Amino acid sequence: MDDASIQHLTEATREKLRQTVSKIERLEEEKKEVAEQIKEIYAEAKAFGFDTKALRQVIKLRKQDRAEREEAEMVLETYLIALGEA
Amino acid sequence: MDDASIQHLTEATREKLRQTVSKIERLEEEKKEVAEQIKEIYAEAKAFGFDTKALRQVIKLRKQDRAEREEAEMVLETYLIALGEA
Amino acid sequence: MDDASIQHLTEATREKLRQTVSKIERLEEEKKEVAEQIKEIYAEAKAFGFDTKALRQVIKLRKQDRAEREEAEMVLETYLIALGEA
Amino acid sequence: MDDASIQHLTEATREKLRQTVSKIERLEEEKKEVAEQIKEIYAEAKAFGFDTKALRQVIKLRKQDRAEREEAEMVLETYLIALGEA
DNA sequence: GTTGATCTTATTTCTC
DNA sequence: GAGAAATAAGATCAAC
Repeated sequence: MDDASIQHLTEATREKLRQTVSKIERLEEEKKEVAEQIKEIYAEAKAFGFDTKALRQVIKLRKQDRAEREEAEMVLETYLIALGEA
Repeated sequence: MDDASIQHLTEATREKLRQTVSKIERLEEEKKEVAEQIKEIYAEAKAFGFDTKALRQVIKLRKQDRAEREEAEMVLETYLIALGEA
Repeated sequence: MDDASIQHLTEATREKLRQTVSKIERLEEEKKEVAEQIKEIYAEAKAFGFDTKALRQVIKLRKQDRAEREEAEMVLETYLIALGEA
Repeated sequence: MDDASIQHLTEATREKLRQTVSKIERLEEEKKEVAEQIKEIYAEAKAFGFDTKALRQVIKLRKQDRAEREEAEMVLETYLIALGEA
């Protein structure tokens, strides 16, 4: 807050601030819930007899595959732009 | 996990595995989206003129407060139960 | 420092602390120098006419390749262990 | 950067590119090693009983001090030069 | 001069 | 619970 400490804010700004804090807190709550759901899936998988460590590695590897494909596309695009082809 | 590695699994187990991987990946995608929404809120707040560093501190402090209150409530409840009051 | 504030340290411990700080600072200095050398290489490459962005992407992609190969090996090993083969 | 993308480059340029990539990768490897050495020092310090969080703060503060001293010296020098004293 | 990218630090999460 | 790894946050720096 640049040039004003909190007591100098207008009511409208304070209201905006309240809403912002509220939105962030709600989204963080959502994020936490999703993280818990992921943990549950792993727990179920383990209970079913899957090797959680291996499962996590598979997920990670597939993620890397996706990342690498995307990266390769970006490199290609960069070169095409550099060559005046795009 | 290529076919060679899982050829000893039953088809039912393979299907279960596919579903598990799929569920986790979907949830991780969701988590990522929520994280992006949070970043957007911070970006908007910044554009509006809020000091995001201070904002983050506020969020953090409120989170600690909640944690402390919950902790206090748990202690209280434990005591009440121990006293046969709950 | 667990159970003691700084004034309660023995001289031997203080000396150990001095040496630790010194070692870390020396290594951080080294790290900084290497980082500067990397920047110089990029600057030279740019002066030579290379597209730095593309160059960085290439480096990143090659790094991902290496990471993915290592990860794939780890997955394989995990499965072999799980199968009692290693 | 596959062959198709760089087929318009001269062999000399390709060679230069290879050397550049190689130099950067070697330096990044060096940087990584130094970073690992730093982690080792912190690990040793922790094993010895030091509070690594406090230790990190000390390092940070000393770094700031050095930066401030250098800044002060630069200002001094600037003034001396402006006054024709240096 | 402000966003965008990169690099580093800090916190959290997972594994043993 | 300690160590390692992933994620998030902050700082820094270049580019437009």
